[in-house]
Amino acid sequence: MFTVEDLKTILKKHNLRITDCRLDVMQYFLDEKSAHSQGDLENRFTKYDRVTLYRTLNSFLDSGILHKIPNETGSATYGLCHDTCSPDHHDHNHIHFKCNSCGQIECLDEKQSMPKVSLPNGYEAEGVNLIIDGKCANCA
Amino acid sequence: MFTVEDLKTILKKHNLRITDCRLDVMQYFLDEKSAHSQGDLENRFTKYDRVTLYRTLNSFLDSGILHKIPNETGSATYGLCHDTCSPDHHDHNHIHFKCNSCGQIECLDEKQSMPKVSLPNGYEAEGVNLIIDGKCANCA
DNA sequence: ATAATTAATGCAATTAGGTTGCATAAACTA
DNA sequence: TAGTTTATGCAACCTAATTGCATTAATTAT
Repeated sequence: MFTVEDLKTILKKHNLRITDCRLDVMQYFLDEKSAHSQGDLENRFTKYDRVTLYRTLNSFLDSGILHKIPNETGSATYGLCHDTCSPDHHDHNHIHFKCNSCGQIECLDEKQSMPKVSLPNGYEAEGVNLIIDGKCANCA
Repeated sequence: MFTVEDLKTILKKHNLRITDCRLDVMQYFLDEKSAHSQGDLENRFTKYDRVTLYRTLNSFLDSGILHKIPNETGSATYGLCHDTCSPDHHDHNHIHFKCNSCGQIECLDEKQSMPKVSLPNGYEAEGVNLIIDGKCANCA
């Protein structure tokens, strides 16, 4: 898994100051494979203020550690993707799975080929998000 | 385009009572090709209470006239898909395009083949959403 | 190691979206 | 047209998102 030193290295690489909140939140995303919402963090880390968690998420978003996962529920969900923590490159193509029973959202392997879709004339694609919903292995 | 009689027929087909709000909202979705949020409706139809608009959207959702479009912003967006108003069948696979400049979200032709993605063992897919972001013809 | 600098945190407060209950009004049915 | 059923508007509440500001903590320079 990851040591505290690993986490610090990741933060430094992204020019983020090392704080307790950031270390805890990063560990949480690394340990749990699923995506998390602001509310999840608030429940998990009652010792931090909502606003602090909100800004922690934003700082991770801005520096490319996390990305937002589109969903239908009306509250943003954040995920850490597989390649995110090592290189400086941030992939804009993602494949996510959302379980309709337990609600868990997780990132699937990004190495799967992303489909080509033909766009109307004059349109330019920048990123692609594929969201599959259904039953995860626990709920099927 | 659509006459008021057409709109009434659609509502009847879905066992919805014919009301001013429903007619106006349905017309709005039919006239504008893009997807709309609750906020869009509130701006467009100040004569209706926001709860009424909220419930109008829900009744359209329940009856399969509209579907929610997943997005990253944390507020739900609704779209009317091409086949929705005629048959009773509601398609769970959608392809949407979101313009990163003007923010407009629209439904692309659903007849495009939806890609096959291999899921981990034990997972079962029920629906697929593909969201492409980039520049629309107006903004490119 | 300490002081100076810069950024993060916590709190208060605001805005917006989502949601429910209830009384009233409108739409359908007999 | 009366009776029944459903939609609407209003009040109210909850959660998420967001900003300003004073305080505290982390980094940098001495």
